[in-house]
Amino acid sequence: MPDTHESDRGSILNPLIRRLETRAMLDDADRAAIRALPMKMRALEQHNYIVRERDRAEFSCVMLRGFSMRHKVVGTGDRQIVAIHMPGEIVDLQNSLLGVADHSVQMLTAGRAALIAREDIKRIAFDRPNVGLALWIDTLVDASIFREWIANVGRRDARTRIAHLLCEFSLRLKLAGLGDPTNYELPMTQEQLADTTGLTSVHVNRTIKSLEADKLIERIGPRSIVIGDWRKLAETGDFDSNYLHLQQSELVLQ
Amino acid sequence: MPDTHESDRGSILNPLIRRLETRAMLDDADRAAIRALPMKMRALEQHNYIVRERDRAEFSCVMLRGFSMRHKVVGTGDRQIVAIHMPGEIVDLQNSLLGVADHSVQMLTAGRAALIAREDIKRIAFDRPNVGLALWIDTLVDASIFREWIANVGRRDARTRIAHLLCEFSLRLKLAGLGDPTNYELPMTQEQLADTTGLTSVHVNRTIKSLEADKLIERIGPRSIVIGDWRKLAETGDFDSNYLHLQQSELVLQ
DNA sequence: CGGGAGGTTGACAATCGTCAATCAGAGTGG
DNA sequence: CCACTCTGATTGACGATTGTCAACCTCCCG
Repeated sequence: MPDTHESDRGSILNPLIRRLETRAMLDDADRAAIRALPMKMRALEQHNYIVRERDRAEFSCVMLRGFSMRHKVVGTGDRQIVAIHMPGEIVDLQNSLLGVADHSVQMLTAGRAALIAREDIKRIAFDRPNVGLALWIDTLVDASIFREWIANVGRRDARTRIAHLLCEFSLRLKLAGLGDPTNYELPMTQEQLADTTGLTSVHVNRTIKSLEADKLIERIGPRSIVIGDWRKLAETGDFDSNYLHLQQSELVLQ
Repeated sequence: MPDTHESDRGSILNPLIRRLETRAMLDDADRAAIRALPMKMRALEQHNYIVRERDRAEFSCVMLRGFSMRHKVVGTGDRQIVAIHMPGEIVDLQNSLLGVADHSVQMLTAGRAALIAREDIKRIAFDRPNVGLALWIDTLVDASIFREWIANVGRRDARTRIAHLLCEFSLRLKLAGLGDPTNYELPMTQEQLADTTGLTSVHVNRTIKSLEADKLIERIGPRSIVIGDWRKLAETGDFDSNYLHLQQSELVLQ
């Protein structure tokens, strides 16, 4: 189901470029090379799968609009969400470079993505070292978030876990240039939050209500989160943004 | 505390080469370039830190002998181990490329490592695309293991979690060419196992004894694990090696 | 022989899960 | 406009996996 709106093809990858520029210094030629990448546009419905576990993924995928998640299913049938992705992020570099997918990627909301063939990713990464370094660092930051999530799920109680996640979202949305970090739309059901934090939806519900009762957050619409007291929420969530690596020291390839 | 045994300098990185060759095809020039990397040898005592959280890491580190772990400390003071590393593995590419360490790396046993400067890693990665791809894929496999650990800690019960970890060790040791995968030395205390699985040492103790009572494993020496029934252990541990990406499909850079 | 680290065990506590009912809101067709 | 339906949120009662505390044991090593 390829999209028709390919008119502004040159600027369509701007969210990606914006993101990669936070990872490494790019020059005009780098940006041009990214814009020139062959790609297929794809419109995605809510719940659409981008890749399924055990698929052979041939494409990487840049989220242009909408949110997606990576998840795994364990033997009991329970699900664990291992990552959430926002516009501008590259989903599935992992699965595509690794050959066989070790997890599924599925849309949380409707959206739009650009598919880029694995070979083209490899080519640009090694033809243009700045881009390659940015991509590499991006995957390393992903990995850093995975590590934090292991600690979150392994060593924090429910309240702390959820507060931590809410803080992470807030910051990452800000980073992605998506709206007010203290008042955002969280495109997840409580069951999905449960699958993210290793809890049950019932317990997530109780915990969120307790955060709300303590005025750390407010909920207006169905899924909109207003952070009432960022400092207290961050403290409750044992949140320290270091692991997001918001500023690197040595971005330039020498 | 640099080591003195630098005589066989050419072959000392063989464990690394061996490992990278499972990630991407290397030619003679690639191997020679790896062997020619400037490095500092370092002897490490048990419990020595290689990097501490928040340090500015300037070096990556190839484990040549011994085991190490990555860990994080949460607000309550509890610790979460997020990875275990074996000889041949590259520790701390992450921290070194990312600038500021988001976690600590510490020796589980005494050992020996080669330190390679960040800039030299970057250089070889982009001068020799095969090596670069192998390094990149290696970090992606690390990330895949992180994802599995999130699922392990988030969605499996204690018995399954521990069985899973024991299976993972077994396979990774075999991969690294270290002894019999059904009869190996696990260089961790039960408290460290607890910090790995998000449990307490007391519960780890009980769970291990229960696995032993069911003849899934046997313990001979202080930390030697004998897998009595691999099939049953893997089943109990909900273990599927897919996430280790033992064979890639497209290893050659085109 | 003494000290220390790590392993083992029991009694009890608590965080979190299970089950199940009810409620709220959005979309749909008549 | 109003039943109807479906998904998701909310709540209560109860259960259980896992944690806490504390004692004791075992082995290694100086």
